[in-house]
Amino acid sequence: MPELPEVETVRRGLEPILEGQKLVSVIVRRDDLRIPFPKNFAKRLTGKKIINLTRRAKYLLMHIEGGDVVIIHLGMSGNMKILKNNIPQPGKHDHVDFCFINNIVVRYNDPRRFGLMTLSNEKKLQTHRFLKFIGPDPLSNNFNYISLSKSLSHRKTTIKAALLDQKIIAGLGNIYVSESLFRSGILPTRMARSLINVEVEKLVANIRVVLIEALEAGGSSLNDHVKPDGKLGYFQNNLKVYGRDNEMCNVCLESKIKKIRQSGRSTFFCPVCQN
DNA sequence: CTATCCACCTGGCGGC
DNA sequence: TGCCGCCAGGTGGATA
Repeated sequence: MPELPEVETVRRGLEPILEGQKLVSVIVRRDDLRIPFPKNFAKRLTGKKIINLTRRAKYLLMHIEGGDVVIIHLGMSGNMKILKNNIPQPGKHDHVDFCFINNIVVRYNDPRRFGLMTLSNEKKLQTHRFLKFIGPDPLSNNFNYISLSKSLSHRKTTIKAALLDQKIIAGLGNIYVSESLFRSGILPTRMARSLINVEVEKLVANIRVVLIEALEAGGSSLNDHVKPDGKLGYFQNNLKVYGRDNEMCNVCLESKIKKIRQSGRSTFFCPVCQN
């Protein structure tokens, strides 16, 4: 599920529910997700007020009064749902409940458990091991032609792998890398350092466009459930190459979309539109 | 330093 | 129907 647009959609959906609210209780139903929960995780949060919810790359950061920060990652299959009033019994993969007054629960569900929750604090946040190497957010001004071309110039790897690297750009995943490269007319197999100026410029622009379009599609589907089905769904119609192998490219109408394997992961592209 | 590989999990799907 | 292998939106940490 979650690349930048999905995580940001979750953030926007949860923020009005969480902001300024006191955590009445926190229920943790296992010892670990991808990593163990910190000791006394629930205890340290109980009774505290949430200041706000921010995002860094694909991490959600829940800022707590007193300086604690909950670092949350949704992994591949993580999902946060807002429940009101008649709270259903937790299912097999409902690992954490954040409970608020008036029978409101924010429930974390994650079948594969590649997600994580841990604790840091405002002072150490920037240098936290999960966050300190993360590159510029593509929706911020820190991400631009200068910063990207500099990052790519000394890379000895493909542009596909480079864009997946969170140190270079924060928040892209397997879907949006393929989509961004397609819209920029760049083959995913090109070496990162081989891109010419105009190609890097196109990439910067198209990465923003793709993410913003996905964000707008996600935002429009929000009600009191954040991403209720845990799948892309709402944006699938806007994907031009991802998951469309063997389909005719609807831009050039000349070639079928190809699927290849790069460092163990699928890449989709159009051999006519991209070179 | 950088690039690559593996491990961590469950569920869904196609093929036999 | 059932079983098996393969695939899936991520990434920290080990290894070379």
